[in-house]
Amino acid sequence: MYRTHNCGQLRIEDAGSEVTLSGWVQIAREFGGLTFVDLRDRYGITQLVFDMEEDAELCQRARKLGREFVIRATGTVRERSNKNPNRPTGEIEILVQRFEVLNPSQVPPFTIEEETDGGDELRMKYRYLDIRRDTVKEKIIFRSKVAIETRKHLSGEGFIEVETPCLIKSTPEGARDFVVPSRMNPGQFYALPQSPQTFKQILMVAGLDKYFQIVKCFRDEDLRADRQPEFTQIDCEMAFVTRDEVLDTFERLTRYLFDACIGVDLPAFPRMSYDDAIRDYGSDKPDTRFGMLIRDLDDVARGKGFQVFDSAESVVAIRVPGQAEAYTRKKLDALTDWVKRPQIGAKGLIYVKLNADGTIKSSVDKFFSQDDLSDWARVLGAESGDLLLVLSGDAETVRQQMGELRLEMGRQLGLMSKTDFKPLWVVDFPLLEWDEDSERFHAMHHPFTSPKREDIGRMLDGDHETMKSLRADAYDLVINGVEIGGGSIRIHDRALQERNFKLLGFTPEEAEEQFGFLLGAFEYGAPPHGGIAFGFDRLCAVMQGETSIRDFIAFPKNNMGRDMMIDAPSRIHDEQLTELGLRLIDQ
RNA sequence: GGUCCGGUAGUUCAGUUGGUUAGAAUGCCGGCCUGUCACGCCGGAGGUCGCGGGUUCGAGUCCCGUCCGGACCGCCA
Repeated sequence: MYRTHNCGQLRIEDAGSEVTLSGWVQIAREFGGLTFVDLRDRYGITQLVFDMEEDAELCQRARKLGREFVIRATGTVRERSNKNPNRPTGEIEILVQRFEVLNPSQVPPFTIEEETDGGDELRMKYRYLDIRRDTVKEKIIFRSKVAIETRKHLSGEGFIEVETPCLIKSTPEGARDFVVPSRMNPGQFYALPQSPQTFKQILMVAGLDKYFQIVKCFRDEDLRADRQPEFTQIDCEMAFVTRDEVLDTFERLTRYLFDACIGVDLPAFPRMSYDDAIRDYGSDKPDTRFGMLIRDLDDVARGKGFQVFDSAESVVAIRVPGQAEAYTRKKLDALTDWVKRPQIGAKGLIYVKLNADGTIKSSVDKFFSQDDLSDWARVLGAESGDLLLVLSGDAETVRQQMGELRLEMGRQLGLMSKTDFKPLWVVDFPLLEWDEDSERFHAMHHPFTSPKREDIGRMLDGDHETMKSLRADAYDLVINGVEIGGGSIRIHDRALQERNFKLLGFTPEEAEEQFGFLLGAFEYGAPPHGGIAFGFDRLCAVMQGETSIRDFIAFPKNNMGRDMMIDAPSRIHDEQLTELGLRLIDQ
């Protein structure tokens, strides 16, 4: 038997009993006549003690143990004379009678402790050592809990988990596909799914009514800290539902998960239109943990002879409450540099300080009177002591820039607490998005998204402004400025789907070739349906207040999409290429 | 496709206007220590300064190229 107990289990009540533990040597501490070994497994750490006076040979052998050796030890549980209050097992220790090394270990390349000294590269290469660390291990375990609770809740609501295929058809819409050559069909390729979108719609046509799946999805796009080429979604679809029923269902799921997994009772999920989100937050994924809403100064700031504003399409501002004094010239200069960075790209930053003594000091005093500036303050609802930050430029761009600045101010002022969760639904997204490069419209969500009922009649107008004004029955769940998931009510009518494809620039032939199976299915009694997909890795990260999803994935890939442990991707043998009918160019 | 940051001991990093033998911490090895739990004390080993080229009397330091890692923009229906 390898063990009678695990390393996190024994307590003072077990004193006197003989036990066997197996695990990894965290560290050995040596004294003249005593040796302590911290034995670690998934469940905790238990101290082993070897006493020279009890058994000199055994104690000498214990001194040869290195870090990460795997051992089995048998001994008696006893109360410690010096207790360690920092560990659940800290009141006891095992006086070892015999032990054996089950497997020795090389000296690990980095410290396997909560605060590791290992850099990301090493941690990924030796991920099996990294996962031994509590912080990483706990995230992997947390992920498992979220997955299990998701299944529990959705199955309790009558959802059926269905697996959809990984080898599917490539479509040029949307993200790049990972493709897989088919040996039996030379010159032809499967694609890995970016999402099971069409399959789950087909399942609704098939009458399964409520579907879900915790499923891997693949996108061959450049990566970020919160973006991996393969990632996991909680993918759902429901038949005979309105938008509000979908939102209610997944609000319940989200509430349940936060309660069951981290014991947080979420506040109500307000609903905000896409237009309002852009107007107030300069983003379609607003962080609503704090205010500082974006306001227009067009009416009060333009036409006063200040060239920068007068030539700009839009002047916007935020009010930073009570910070007039704290933001010194030096800090404002730093903020100006911040907005001028290429990632933000603003030309400059204008500030207005509403001093406590009632005077107003701004960086544009030469161009605006105190009365002018008072008007700005009035528009923003500002009081004395407040700081106003103003940007100008192209209407769309300047709102985004102000949105970024707003977030930066939130960070600087510590308004984004990790334990504060502010969820909301962003609704009424535009149906279409103009793409400058290809000079055509793209589906903002995806081509199967239904326009809002009242907009269907306007779908064939064809003029640019009308197209831009079409609204979709699409929605995103946003928590703390992170897009947790999104979905829509789908089109279930062949004619409407064909019309939508046409708006998106598909020829009827292209539509038939790529999505003929779906159009066909719509002709056999497709029910009205809609659904949603949550980014599972991201949801786990947000629940734990983390921004990087990498540690919530057991074996993540790096910036270049490489798995640094197994060193993939890699070349394949010429025979494999030949068998697949492939030849490489210039490799 | 682009911008920025980094690469020096096993590891995390420091290294001044270019100047003698490249340092610290930690880890590792050896010694001492009977109550440690970030043990302590003493001693020791450990370096292709990512790689290639250039400038210079002299390069870890400056320049060019390249590889690798990280962050971001584009991209992510």
